[in-house]
Amino acid sequence: MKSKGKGSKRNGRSWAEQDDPDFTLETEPGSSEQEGSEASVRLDRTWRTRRSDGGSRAGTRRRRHNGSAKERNVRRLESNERERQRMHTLNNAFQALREAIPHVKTDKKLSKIETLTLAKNYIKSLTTIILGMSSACLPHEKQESNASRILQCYQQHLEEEGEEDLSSYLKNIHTFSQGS
DNA sequence: TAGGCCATCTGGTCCT
DNA sequence: AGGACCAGATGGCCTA
Repeated sequence: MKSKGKGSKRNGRSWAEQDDPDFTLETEPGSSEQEGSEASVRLDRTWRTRRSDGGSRAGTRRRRHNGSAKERNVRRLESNERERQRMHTLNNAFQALREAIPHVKTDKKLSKIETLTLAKNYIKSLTTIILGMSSACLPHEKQESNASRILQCYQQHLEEEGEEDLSSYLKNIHTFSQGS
């Protein structure tokens, strides 16, 4: 695994590596806190940005940190690990999506935004194909409502036949396309 | 070298 | 209360 260590190199030391019991919160020199603006604050020697607006993320009240600095460090490290795992799960899902969508093979792997865009276009293409062969299920209606009609039809099938019968549903679509 | 992409850290907020 | 989720910040790697 590549050694990234992005945040861990901030100021030479990571938050978790810092064992400063004195929690500091002060405004950055030269910046003034304004309503609805973002202000840089210093947390444990680290300049960061926090919202000070009155919106849904407002409040800026800090969760009370109980325990010693050492205990906070442990919690932070555990939280970092969970976040890493969460992002790995997300990346695995992206990889599965990359493999699920057909695209021109290149040495360079698809970026996340490319993957999402291609997936969206792929779904649209499949929808168009299905529309062309599902007139029995879908009565003639306005074109733009057909996608949601397909979804309704699919959900109705799930309710009536159950998920285990999905393969036969797909088979039916396949045979239907061959017959038409 | 600038810009794109990414992994990671971090703290605030949401949710159970 | 604590974990999940989210978004900002940061810095490394790669390519044009």
